[in-house]
Amino acid sequence: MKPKIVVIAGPTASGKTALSIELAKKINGEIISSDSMQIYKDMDIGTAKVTKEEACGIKHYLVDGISPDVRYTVSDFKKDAENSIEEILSKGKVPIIVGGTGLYVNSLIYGIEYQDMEFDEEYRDKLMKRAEEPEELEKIWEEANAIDPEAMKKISKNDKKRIIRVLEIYKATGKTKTMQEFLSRQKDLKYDYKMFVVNIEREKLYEKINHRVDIMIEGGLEDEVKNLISKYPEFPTAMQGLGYKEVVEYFDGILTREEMIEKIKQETRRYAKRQLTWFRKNEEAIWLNGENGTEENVNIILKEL
RNA sequence: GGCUUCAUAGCUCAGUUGGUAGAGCAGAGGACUGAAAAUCCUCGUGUCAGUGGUUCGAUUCCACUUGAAGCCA
Repeated sequence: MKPKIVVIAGPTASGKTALSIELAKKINGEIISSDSMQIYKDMDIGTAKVTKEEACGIKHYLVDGISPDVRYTVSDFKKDAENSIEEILSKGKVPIIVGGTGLYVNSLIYGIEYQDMEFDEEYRDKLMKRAEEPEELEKIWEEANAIDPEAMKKISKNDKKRIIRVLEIYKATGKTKTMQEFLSRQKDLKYDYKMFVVNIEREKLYEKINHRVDIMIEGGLEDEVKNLISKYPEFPTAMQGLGYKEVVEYFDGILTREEMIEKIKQETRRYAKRQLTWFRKNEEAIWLNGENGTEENVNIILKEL
């Protein structure tokens, strides 16, 4: 029998945190975050990280451990998450994966195996610079298409990041992306994942998001960003975080404060929509109404386990 | 009270020399295998304010009504 693992996904502000903590108390569980931004240190307010009080003593993994000037990726997450799973299981407890990053969640539940691969920053920078020119971007697409036409069928001619990735994989490994993806799905799943998605009626979700952004601003998001900028020299990915880049634009005078707040709200709403697209695709997922009482949802989960 | 201008998609506005209309934003749906809170793709029918009139035909012209803005009292 494979060990049972609970996964709780859902858009931001749907109530994942509270639910997961209540569940952890009930089933002797510990929580592994599958959130690409909460993993970074010194980014608490903008990522709505669990506070000590909220956590109620439930141990959280993959929250806070990484410095924002580090390039953390899905493959790092996959490795770290599985180590955490083993650690929790070895204590006789139940791992609960909680977070809204679809790519991260899928790397676990579909058991994607990432092979060792060097990251070539120079090569990426070079390609990125070229890609800024429309004609060059087209050439880059053609280069990628010559290597891996199968993969390029699904990649838009404007999708710089994905076009470049095809070339990066080939340069680093000598294999095509299509080949890599085939190899990544060779092994059987080690665990029995039970996936739950928390959601709320769209209009109400958006209200909650707007309200949450107001609270972040009141809670000192601007100071948090100021501190981050002064503390770290660079942010390979951390500054992509919602709320962070907008505050920087405000500091740079590109946005007024009012515009900055509105933009964070709007981008967060759009993000929530994209998250839902991701989770809807999972046919085994069991959907929970975030407006139910926490206890009610915990009971639904318990029945399914 | 008088005069002028305006009234078109949730919002801001184009437009139709009379043949029932289209952009941006908002919004919706989707894709996603090492940047993923990133990146990318697709989607525009609305009593053209209301009521009459002219006309084969009116959102377009005319009259009145209503509402908004401005000017004069």
